Amino acid sequence: MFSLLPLQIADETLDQRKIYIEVILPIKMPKTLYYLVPKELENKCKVGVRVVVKLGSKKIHTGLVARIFDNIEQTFELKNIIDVFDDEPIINDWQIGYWEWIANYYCCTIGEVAKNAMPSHLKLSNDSFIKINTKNEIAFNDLSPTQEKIVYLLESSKKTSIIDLENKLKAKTLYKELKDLYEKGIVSFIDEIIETFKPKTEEFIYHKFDINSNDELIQLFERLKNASKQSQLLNKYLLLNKKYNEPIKKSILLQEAQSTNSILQELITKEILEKQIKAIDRYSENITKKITINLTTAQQKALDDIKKDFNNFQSVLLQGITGSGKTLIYLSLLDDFIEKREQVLFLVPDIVLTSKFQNQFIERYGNKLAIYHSKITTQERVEIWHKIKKNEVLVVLGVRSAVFLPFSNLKLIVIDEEHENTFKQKEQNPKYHTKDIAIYLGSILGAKTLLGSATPSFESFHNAKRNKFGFASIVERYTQVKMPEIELVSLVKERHQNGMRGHFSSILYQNMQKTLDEGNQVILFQNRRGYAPVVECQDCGFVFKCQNCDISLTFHRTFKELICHYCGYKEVFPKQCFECNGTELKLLGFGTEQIEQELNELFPKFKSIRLDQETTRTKNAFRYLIEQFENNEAQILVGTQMVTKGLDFERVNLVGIINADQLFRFPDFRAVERSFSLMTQVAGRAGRRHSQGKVIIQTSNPSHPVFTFVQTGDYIGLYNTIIQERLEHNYPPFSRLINISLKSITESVVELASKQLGDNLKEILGNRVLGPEKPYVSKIKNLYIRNIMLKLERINIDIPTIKKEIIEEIELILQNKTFRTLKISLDVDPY
DNA sequence: AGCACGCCGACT
DNA sequence: GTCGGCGTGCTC
Repeated sequence: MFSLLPLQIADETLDQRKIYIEVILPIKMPKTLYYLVPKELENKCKVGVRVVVKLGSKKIHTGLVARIFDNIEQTFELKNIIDVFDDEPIINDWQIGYWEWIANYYCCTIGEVAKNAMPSHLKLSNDSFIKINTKNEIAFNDLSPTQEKIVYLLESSKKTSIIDLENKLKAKTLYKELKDLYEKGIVSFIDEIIETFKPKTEEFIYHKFDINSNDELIQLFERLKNASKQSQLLNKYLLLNKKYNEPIKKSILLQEAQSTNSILQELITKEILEKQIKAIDRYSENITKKITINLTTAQQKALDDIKKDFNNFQSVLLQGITGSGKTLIYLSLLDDFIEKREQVLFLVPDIVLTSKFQNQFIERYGNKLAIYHSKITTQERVEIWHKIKKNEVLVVLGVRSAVFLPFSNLKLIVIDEEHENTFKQKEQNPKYHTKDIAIYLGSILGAKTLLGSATPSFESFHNAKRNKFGFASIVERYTQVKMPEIELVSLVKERHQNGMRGHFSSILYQNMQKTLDEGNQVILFQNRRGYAPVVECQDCGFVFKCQNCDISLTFHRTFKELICHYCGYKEVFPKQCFECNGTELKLLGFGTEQIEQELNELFPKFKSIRLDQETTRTKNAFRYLIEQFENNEAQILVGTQMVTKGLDFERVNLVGIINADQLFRFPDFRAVERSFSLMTQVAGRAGRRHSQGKVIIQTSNPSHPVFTFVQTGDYIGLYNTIIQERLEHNYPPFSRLINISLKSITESVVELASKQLGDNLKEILGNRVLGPEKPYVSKIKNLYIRNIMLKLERINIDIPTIKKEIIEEIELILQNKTFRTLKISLDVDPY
């Protein structure tokens, strides 16, 4: 680690000594940059403060000071920093190492990590704000015409962003002018936080008389005898004051007294009452009710196990079946930490779940709680950020981005529903998994990690089995709800007896009819979207496949398109076979679209909702559809794995799995694992609130051993057996060896490179005689990397830590002129 | 990230 | 002949 103290420098060398800093810019820069600190800023410059620096000829950014040196090796002259922004560091010292680890682990730049980790208001750049220094006198004759315009514009507004200015003046860039103005002391860059972050305020009402003097009170009411509204308001004030024995919020007073602002204003003018503005916390209600938790014996035992395991393990996995009351265990565990003023991070997979916990948490923890997710305003984020750093917030309830907050005393991390894949950030660098970095975070801060789930992920289960994690479980249902009744339906038998209507067996159909007629709702699970996954020519047997991925294209009825579910490739549904021009095209298999269509035919009286990628493409569609179903505007919900993500629906009494066979068919063990997890959840969902729900599983192989578990309702047993089996068949989840044929990659690289660089290259590369001195090397290398990355991303493998290996391999190929199979071992075990 | 630089194709 | 598209490389 590095020193956090301001550098202590011997007196005699003070004048010659220069201070160098390493700066992290929150942008996609390949590395950190070094700057010089001018003498006058040396005292202000500390690790973790933001500095204003110039990048290139124009760009001005604020970056974070990562390290301070008194000497560095550098061949060229470094730039000075322009200014130091903060008096105090805005991040903790451990965060820099943490970010560096993440950058290295997920193969991205530290700038990208910083960008992700900080609330946007803490990152300033060209869209940051400038203001005019009113203190200094402006010598207009020194200014260029453009500068005069800038000054004019700035004088008319408190603050303006550089971009705004540039737009208003129709200038391409104003940095030179602004820099000049800055150097003349006319303008300054302002800390956006100070300017835009205003603590939430509220008006409080005080009295200006002796409240305990009866004489005075009588006099007052005498004074107000002709103002009934005012005396009524005053009366209410006295009542409330007596009740709470503290200042009354204006809003509450007016509401309680059924009064208006003008009446209150009269009392203030008469100097009877007084108004004061006070800054309040956003979660001000500091009730922190001490709600006693009564744990059942099973819950208490699980809690004891967790605590015991925390002595030996950093992380503990808690497997608790749906309805076993995991939340109560979490809450009583949290209390232990909060009593000691230690911080707790409570991570949930998505916003919906934050709202589920919200009320319970606010009630218990009041202003010691912060809720952190994407809907929180950026001001609030900054507020939360600072409070966490000051240890004023003890509990953070948040989604994955909350793992980047600057905790100062974090001692417990809870990850609820740890198997959820929303914990993995996929869209943006760093493509981190919250679980992994939370555990790493815990290890560097000495915090315990509790992973909770009814259906733990393979990795966590594996870690528990090999004694990397502690393990606790509750297999007893907390509420009185009975497990749903399971009925297996043999599709073979049903088909034989002609009982099928479309994809609905007579048993499923009748049960649905009954449930719907009783006014209840049904959820159907069909883990395939689109209308039909295969389109085949009747005449020649040709199957339409994706040009890129070589998998069959799925027919989507809505837009009459063939879509590749792998890469998203689309084509219009053809009229003829590509091979033989035959016109008889047969649709094989079925997806949610087809089920929806059948539902409309079979149950015309009831409305059904389809929940899959198509119907939830727009931002609020998911929510909207779920709400519709919740409000009983639709009675049947059919969908892919999304239906298992839903909340608890009051009226759902029947869950149908249209075809369980599909769940076994995946070659990828991860998919199998996920499918079982889904089945467990779907089954658990039915009858959650009813005395007994029902699950109907249609399969062509009801004698499959897994169904013995399913039928006894032993989902934990089922799930554990499947995972156990996987473990025994030695599927190591962490070190996966991937073989990539470089021959095929080289072919496509040659193809691409030839297009770009000319045909002679094809010959060169084809003959494998490209030496490192050749001019194309870097281009070729990039092409290779891009192609390999593409392949890796497509087969759904994370790309941390392997880029270096890939580059090394490619260099070997280019030098040795051989195609080796690229063996990449993914050893991604952070524990 | 943004911007300069440089190389090709499409135009007054 | 130039304008502007994008691909590549660099910023301390």
